Amino acid sequence: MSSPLSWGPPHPERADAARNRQRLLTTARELLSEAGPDSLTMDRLAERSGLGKGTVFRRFGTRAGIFQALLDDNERALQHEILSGPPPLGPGAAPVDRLTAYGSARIRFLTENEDIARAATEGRRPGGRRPPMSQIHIRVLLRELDLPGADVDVLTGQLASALEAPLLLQLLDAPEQDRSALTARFEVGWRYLVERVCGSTGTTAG
Amino acid sequence: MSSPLSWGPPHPERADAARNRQRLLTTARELLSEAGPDSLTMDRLAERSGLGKGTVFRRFGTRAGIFQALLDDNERALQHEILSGPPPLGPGAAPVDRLTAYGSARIRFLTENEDIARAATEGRRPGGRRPPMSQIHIRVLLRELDLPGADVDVLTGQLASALEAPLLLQLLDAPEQDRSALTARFEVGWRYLVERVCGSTGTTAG
DNA sequence: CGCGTAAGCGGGGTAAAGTCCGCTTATGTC
DNA sequence: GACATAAGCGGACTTTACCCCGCTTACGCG
Repeated sequence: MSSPLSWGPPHPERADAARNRQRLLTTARELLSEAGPDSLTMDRLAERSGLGKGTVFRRFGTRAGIFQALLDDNERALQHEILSGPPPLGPGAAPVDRLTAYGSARIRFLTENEDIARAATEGRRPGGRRPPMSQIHIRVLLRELDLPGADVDVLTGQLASALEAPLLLQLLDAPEQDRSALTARFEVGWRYLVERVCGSTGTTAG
Repeated sequence: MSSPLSWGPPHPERADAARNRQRLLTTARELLSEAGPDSLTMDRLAERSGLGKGTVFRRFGTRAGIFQALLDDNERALQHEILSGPPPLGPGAAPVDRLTAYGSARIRFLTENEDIARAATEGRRPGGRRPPMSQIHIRVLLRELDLPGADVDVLTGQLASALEAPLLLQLLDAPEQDRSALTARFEVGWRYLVERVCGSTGTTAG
């Protein structure tokens, strides 16, 4: 049983729809490699694919959606390695090792697809994104902690990203839960993370 | 001197510019509370502030920039508490405690400003955001690890957010560094995080 | 094989974002 | 207080995302 799990669209598309999606993705990649992300407009993509604008929007919903779709599509190979490739990325290794392996793989994947990832994430660059308050504050505190072997700058980013809006909003989107309970969970989760990372790990073993 | 540190714009604005920024923020809040985020268009904001559209864009660069600015402005109070409020949020407590306190404060801040945060982050909702591959995979592995006292769902989100595009892209934006070194750092950082969290913490103490 | 129907398609229309560049005005200097 | 100059301003203009809704077509069923 390779059990492909449920990582496919739960609702299979009609044959022509699938064909058009493929055509659109291909054209998108062409435009991208020919003239960069800015040249990839919905109109142009539609026309050059020989399809209607409506179709493009039906498929991807949003301009960012196209880049997201491209990214997802490129991610398929990685997905396959995880499901049925060799360890430690694939099954068979210890969970911790699979976790670190997955992280490395994903980081490499993102750097290889930097331009697409960038286009999928940021709309336009609103100018100088100075590091926000969170990062400055967290960095200072981490430095005071003086964690041996830690890359403070990287760790700062990692912790800060756990306090960014998208994560919390995603949790809040969970249906039929009451807010206060969710935020409480989130706060406890944060405390857990901090304690683990900045860890009084040795104290218990004494 | 409460030493305001360097958390202000490093380049002071002209008096009229400052006044206009304030006017714009106020109007933005009015529009927001009167008719919701969707009603806040650049044109409307400009007109209702009695200013030109160019001014709005000069100030905020982008529609999302307005919401970001609103958020930043609302965050000022929190900022002040951190710099000179009572512990554990303010100075005087142990760094770890300040970290957890900061996290809690920020989480509460975000929930209180949910609508603005949402508008600042997501452009439009591209439809059903099913949880991406990262989360599914990480969640499975975390469950296998069976960490005592951990909220797996929350922890999943936290770890996944450390592998999301924005964080890596931000690091890659650092000037005059070579890519491979940065990604290597990032990979090491990830390994560090995973080991800390999923911790073979007791093993060293044995 | 023909029919019903729901999914998919098309492309014109609208409103909003973001750009440009000449004009205005704050601010520092003599 | 007049001047020089650089920052700020305005609003017409262009481009583009995104919506709408009648038409077309794939595909399951009898």
